[in-house]
Amino acid sequence: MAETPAGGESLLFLTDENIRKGVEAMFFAYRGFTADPDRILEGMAYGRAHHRAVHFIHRSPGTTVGNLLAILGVTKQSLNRVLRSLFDDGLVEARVGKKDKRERHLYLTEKGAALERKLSDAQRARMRAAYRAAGPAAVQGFRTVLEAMMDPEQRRQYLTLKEGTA
Amino acid sequence: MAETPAGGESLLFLTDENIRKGVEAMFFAYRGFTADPDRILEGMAYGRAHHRAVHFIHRSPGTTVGNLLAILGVTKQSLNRVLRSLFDDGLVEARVGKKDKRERHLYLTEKGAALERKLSDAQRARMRAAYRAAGPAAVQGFRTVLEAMMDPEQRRQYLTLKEGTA
DNA sequence: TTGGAATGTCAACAAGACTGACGTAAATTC
DNA sequence: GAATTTACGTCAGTCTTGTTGACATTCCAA
Repeated sequence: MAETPAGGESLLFLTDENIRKGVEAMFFAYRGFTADPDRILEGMAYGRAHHRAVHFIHRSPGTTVGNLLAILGVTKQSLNRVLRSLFDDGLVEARVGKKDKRERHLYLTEKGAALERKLSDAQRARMRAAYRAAGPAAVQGFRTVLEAMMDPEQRRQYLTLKEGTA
Repeated sequence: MAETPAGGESLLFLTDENIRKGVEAMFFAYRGFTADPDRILEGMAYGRAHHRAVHFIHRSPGTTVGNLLAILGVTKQSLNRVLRSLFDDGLVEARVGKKDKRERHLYLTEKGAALERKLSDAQRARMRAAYRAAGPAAVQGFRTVLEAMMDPEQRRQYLTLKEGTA
C-alpha cells in the first residue's frame, strides 16, 4: 500500500494542509491523553505534575532527584514542591546514596505504587484501545513520527529510558 | 512487513511495555511540539494560550467566541483574558453578527496574521521535518493512532475542522 | 583544603486554568 | 408583549505549575 516510488520520493504528504492536520491532531490527542488521569486527580490534592513524578519514579526506581529533574525538564524548586508533598503523604521515599551520600534515590512506597497503578492504568487503557483500533503498522508509524518530533536531547532521554529497567 | 495473520490477530504489539513506550513518546514529543512557538513567545506578552487562539481564528476566520470556547475546551473567563489582550494589541478584531447580533465573529488583523505565521511556521517546520524523516506510511499511522486517542467529542471537532475551510 | 556538585528551602512572582456571581443585550418562546 | 434563554463580558478569588534569585548543607574530588 502506497509505497513511495523507488528513489523518486513522492512528497505529496508534506503539503501545508497535511502538516496542519498533524498539528491539530497533536493538540486534540494530547487532551485525550491526559484526560483520564486528570479526572482521577481532580479532587485529590495532586495534579499532573505529581502523576509525572510518580510515573518516572515507578519506571526507574532508585533514580536520583537530578535525573528526574533532567527528564521532567523543570526547575528543582518546582519539582521539590511536588516531591515534598509526595514524601509527606508517604507515597515516595528517598534513600541517601551509598556511594554518593549527597544523592537521594527515590522509590515508591506501597501507597505510591497504588496511585501510580490507578493513574497509569487509566492512561494505558486509552492508549491500548487506540493501539488496538489502529493496528500494529499504524502504531509503528505513530512512534516513528513522535520520535522524530522530539528535541535531540529529549530523544536521547527517551531512548535511554526505553532500554532501561523493565 | 509484520502483517497480522488474517483473522487471528497477533496482539504482540499490545504488551504493557509497548503501551508504556507510547505514553512516554507522547510526553516527550509534546514537549518538542510546543518548544519552538514557546521560545518565540517568551519575552513577548503572550503565551501558549494566545498561540492556540490565534491558530484557530486563523483556521476558521469568522468563528464565534462560543465556537472557540468549545474547541479550546476552556472557560469563557480564561479565553476572555486572552482575547482581550489580542483585541487591545490589534491582533484580532470582532465583528458583531449580522444574523445574530449577540455573536462576535473573530478575525485576525494583518498584525495578527503575521504573528500566527511566525508561530505556526516554527511549529510546522518541526512537524514537516518529522514527517519527512518518518515517511508517508508512518505519517498515516501517526494520524490514525492520534485520532483513536481523542475523546469522541474532540474527534468530532477535529474532523469537522479537517473538512472545513482550507 | 578548597572548589564545585547535588540537594533542599525560602520568598516572590507569573501564566493559565478554575469557580461563582452578576450584568447586558438580543433572540426565542410562551 | 412578557418571560426566558442564549451569547457574551467582567469582577473577584483560588489553584497548580511553572519561573528567578538567594542562601545553606553536605560531601566528592582534585
